[in-house]
Amino acid sequence: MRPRSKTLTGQELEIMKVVWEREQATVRDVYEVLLKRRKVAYTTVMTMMKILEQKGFLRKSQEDRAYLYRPAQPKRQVIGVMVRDFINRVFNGSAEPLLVHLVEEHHLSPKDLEEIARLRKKEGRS
Amino acid sequence: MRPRSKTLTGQELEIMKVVWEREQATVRDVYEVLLKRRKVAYTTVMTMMKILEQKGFLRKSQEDRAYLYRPAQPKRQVIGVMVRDFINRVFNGSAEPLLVHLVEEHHLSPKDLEEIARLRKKEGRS
DNA sequence: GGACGCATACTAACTTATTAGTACTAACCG
DNA sequence: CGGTTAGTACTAATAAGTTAGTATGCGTCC
Repeated sequence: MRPRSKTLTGQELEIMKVVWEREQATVRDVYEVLLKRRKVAYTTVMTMMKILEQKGFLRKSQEDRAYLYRPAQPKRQVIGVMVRDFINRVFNGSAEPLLVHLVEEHHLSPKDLEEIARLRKKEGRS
Repeated sequence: MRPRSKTLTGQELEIMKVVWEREQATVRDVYEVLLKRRKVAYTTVMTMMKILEQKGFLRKSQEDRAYLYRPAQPKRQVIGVMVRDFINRVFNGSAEPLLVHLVEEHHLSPKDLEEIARLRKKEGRS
């Protein structure tokens, strides 16, 4: 089997979000959540989750009749990599321009920045 | 022809970066820049730039023998959309968590935040 | 025990993205 | 002029991502 890309693609991320939220989930669990948003086949979800396991984002265990999937990596870490990749790809690796964008496009106000800066500083700089 | 996705894919972004930097460029210009980084065929670049034109990211004019391509949209705007899309996809639309990530993963320090907040406030909130 | 429901494995169609080959044309050069 | 060069259009192969069908097996329920 060809080695897979090791990064989360769009649909895969949707599935991971569901699993992260519940800590653990069967294919059926995820399937039912996704169904509420759009038409999708059960086997499609199964295939994707199998791929996610191959990529190392999910681990499965035979709990009952069906496999029980759990996140293999914490959400924080995976999202962190995605953020870093995005910054590399779009901003050539430096985060400041992203920040400037956020503020200028009014996603965030300077007040938000101060707020977060304050919180971060207070709770102890690692 | 089927309407295209209207968003920038990975390789397309690389090309757009080159064109934005130079304001305008021929296929050859871009080709030569990309060649320095990796093996790629001239016609590949040409195909991609044609697609970028169809997607509305480039405009071409017959300047000389070769087409001269220019950005059809300002970089700021295109990147802005990419940032928004990313936030929607990964953070369900809210920017704060992204910010928290940036700080926690040490891409940015609280000092950076203050710095930018200060600059932004000073130069007049639009 | 046999039909039914639910799960998996295997396979594959289809779409989008990426890369590049081939044929043809016009300009350029000696 | 006739070959070479640089460009484009058209076509297509390959790769990656997405979606789902079919076969099959195992409990469960009458």
